[in-house]
Amino acid sequence: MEDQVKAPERYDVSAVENYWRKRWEETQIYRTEALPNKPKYYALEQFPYPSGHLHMGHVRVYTLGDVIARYQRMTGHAVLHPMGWDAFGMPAENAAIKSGIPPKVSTEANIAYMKQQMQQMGLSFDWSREVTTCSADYYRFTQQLFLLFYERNLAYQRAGAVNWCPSCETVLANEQVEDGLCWRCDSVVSKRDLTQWYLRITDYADRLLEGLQNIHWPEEIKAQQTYWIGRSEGAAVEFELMGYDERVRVFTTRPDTLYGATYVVLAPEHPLVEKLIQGSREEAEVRAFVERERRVSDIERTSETTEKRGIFTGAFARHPLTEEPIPVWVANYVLADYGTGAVMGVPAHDQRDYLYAVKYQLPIRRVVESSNGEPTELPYTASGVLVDSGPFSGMPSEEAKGAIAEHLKSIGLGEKRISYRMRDWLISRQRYWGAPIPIIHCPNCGPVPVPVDQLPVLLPDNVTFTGKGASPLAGAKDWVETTCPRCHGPGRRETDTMDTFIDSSWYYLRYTSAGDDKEPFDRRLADYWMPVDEYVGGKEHAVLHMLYSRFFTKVLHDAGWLSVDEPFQSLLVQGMVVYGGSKMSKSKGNTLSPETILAEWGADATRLFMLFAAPPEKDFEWSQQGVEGTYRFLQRVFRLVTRPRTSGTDEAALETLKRIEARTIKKVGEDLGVRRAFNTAVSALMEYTNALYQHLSAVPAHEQATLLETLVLLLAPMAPHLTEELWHQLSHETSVHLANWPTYDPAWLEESQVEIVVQVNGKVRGRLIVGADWSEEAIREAALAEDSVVSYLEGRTIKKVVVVPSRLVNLVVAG
RNA sequence: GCCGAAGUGGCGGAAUAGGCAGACGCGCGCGACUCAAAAUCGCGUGAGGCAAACCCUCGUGCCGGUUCAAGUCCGGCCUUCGGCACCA
Repeated sequence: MEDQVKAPERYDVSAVENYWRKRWEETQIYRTEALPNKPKYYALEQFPYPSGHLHMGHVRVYTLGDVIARYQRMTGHAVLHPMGWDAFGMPAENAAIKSGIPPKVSTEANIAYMKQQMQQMGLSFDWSREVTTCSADYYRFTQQLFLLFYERNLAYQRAGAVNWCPSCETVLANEQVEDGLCWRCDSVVSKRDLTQWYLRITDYADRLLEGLQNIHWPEEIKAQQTYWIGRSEGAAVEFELMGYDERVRVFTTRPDTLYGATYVVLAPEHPLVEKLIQGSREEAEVRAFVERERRVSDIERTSETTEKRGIFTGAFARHPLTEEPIPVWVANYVLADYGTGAVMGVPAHDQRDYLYAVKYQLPIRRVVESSNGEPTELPYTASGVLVDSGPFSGMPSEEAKGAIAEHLKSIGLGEKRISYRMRDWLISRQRYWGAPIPIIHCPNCGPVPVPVDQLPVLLPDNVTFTGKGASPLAGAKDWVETTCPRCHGPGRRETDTMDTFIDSSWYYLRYTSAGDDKEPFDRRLADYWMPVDEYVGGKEHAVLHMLYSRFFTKVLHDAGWLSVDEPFQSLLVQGMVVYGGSKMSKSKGNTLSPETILAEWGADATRLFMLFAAPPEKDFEWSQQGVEGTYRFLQRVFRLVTRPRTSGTDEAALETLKRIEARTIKKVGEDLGVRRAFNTAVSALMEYTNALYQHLSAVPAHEQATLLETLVLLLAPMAPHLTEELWHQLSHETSVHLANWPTYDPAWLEESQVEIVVQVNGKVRGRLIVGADWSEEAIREAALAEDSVVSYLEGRTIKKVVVVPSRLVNLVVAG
């Protein structure tokens, strides 16, 4: 091999890349020990769903993660850099409905193909830790974790209205409904009343919020999670229902406006509605209204532009402070599953209540004025000073919030209360291709968990995929019918499977202990490797996978399974790959296949271009001419290293090269290790290469070799194949990827002479070479004597001289 | 509407702690090599002004401010993209 490519004009990309890939596989150079005696680094990229082919977005994420992993390896870390497959999910099941090919078969074929594609990219994964979520030796532990949640009262069954996707024929979690549409297939989501399994993520709302403060994540993602959790502080207020032995509980963030409450509104689904209308004059009318509103889709229900509609129930509630009777209404603008499903109407100080009160001619009572006494229009939603509020009149809003809540508490009609937007996580799915929920329903004992030693609950093979109705598992009769583990009577297995987001909520832990057949992960190993130091992925999972994984980690921490309680210390959210100005899609016909591109340019040029063309977090536009540029650059590097050249003894040239070498080592190290600015790392290497082209033949041969080795080492994380080839051509026997990152003598960074700029009133008027050790005084003298500056000073007086050492002198003159 | 991010040459982008705006690359132009082309190598390339320059003016979405000095900081807008959207 080495002989074959001694010094041709261009190097044979595919021959070199194939050769080295094979060698790396044979020698397993990326294999990580279980507990190495070295500082650790865990580099992770989101594992893909095995759809069949990688797309350009995958190529980008894995390139970014691979560069980080390789850099950390060269700087002396034990690096965990694993890959796996998020292999349960609907596409495989849908394909089975169409083609009859079992999900397991198509998934395995897809994995094999995509794995081969990843290998073609030259990614430094430790494949011995490969994890596949649909294999029984993974999902048995997914089931075990479910049982842990169940044991800790964090998994429960509840009946209620749930999101239903008619096309996927399954329910969805709130996080999986986007804009009223199914996140996967964009169908309009409707409501169904079903008994389903939930995970109690709301118990962790505050912890999930607080945890964001100590992790290095983009603001954008933190903001999205914060918003999603939606913590709001306020008060619960109770209104006694006149003529009933019942109370309506409302939640408000503005207890200070309580004196302005002129009515109470219930959501159409509120359980009290039925009680209040039974036998009343309004019964038929209200019931018709409720029926109608319940049929309206969620998108329409919750749109701000939907007209507010409501109806009087005929009942009255007693105002807790004034004791006046106020009417109880039912209206479409109150959400059943937020707060208490009921609100107090304060038209003077709430936009929605105001519109509603005007429409239905309900009284509007102002109880807050601006603090500066200026007149304000209604509705006045800002804070201010209370008026007409009994003993609280004159009190500033902020103070009154607490005071009124406390007063309510003293009379037993309310208290301070915190409410969250986030709901519990609905995890049941009426689908086949997921981990079965390990529960047996027993007529005597109720739901009984399958004992851990009986896991896994294997997916049955004998099912038919019709895509209609309930879970396909329900049709596997001999699978469903089983024995209750508690009373040994007949029992029926739960036929729903778990949301596949559960599989991906703990896979990063499994990598630390892949192959362990006793437990999901070994605490010692997980504690050594966790947290993930850099997690690379797309922003589409900002509140799905990223929130669920944090929740899982916190629960496992609390259960004593794990020391960390945040999984991902730092998050790198990469932008999209676009082509022809927009996101690639089949319908637009602007798709690019990694197969074609890798074949045409090779892995190194493709990788390098992705790194060079844009910072990782920005969208990146694929460009044919652009990749040609990085391809040319790699050819240029190849020629530089392999071409025979003369040598010389030019001291000045050597100094120039040593200086730029030191600067480049520092720059590339910072860019790859700290700043994640791969684009500027590439440009620094281009500059270094340009300098070597200019001066290399003027320096001694042994210096040439060192300077070239530096180039090869610095480029190695980004272009692994070419650099491996060149490293061997530079007479090294071992892999460049196991070599040490180059160091530099800081003395080379110190210049003895520096050029500084002389400004007059902030405008550049001249340049000056000064010694690095010159005093400010000396620099000032030299600047004032500078020829190009003198003419600007004639007839003017110098008011001030600003000297910034080794940068500039600014002469401030007047006249 | 609320939250977040971003606006810099023909294009992708750089400027990391307020200090020479436009690094690096693409494209384009000119030249060398060549019978020729490709490849390669060299030079030039923000706009405008001038006979010309190494000179002058303008220039980082817009308006204003702070500062000796602003792409960068502050105030007010505009535009684009993303998230959330009757959450009481």
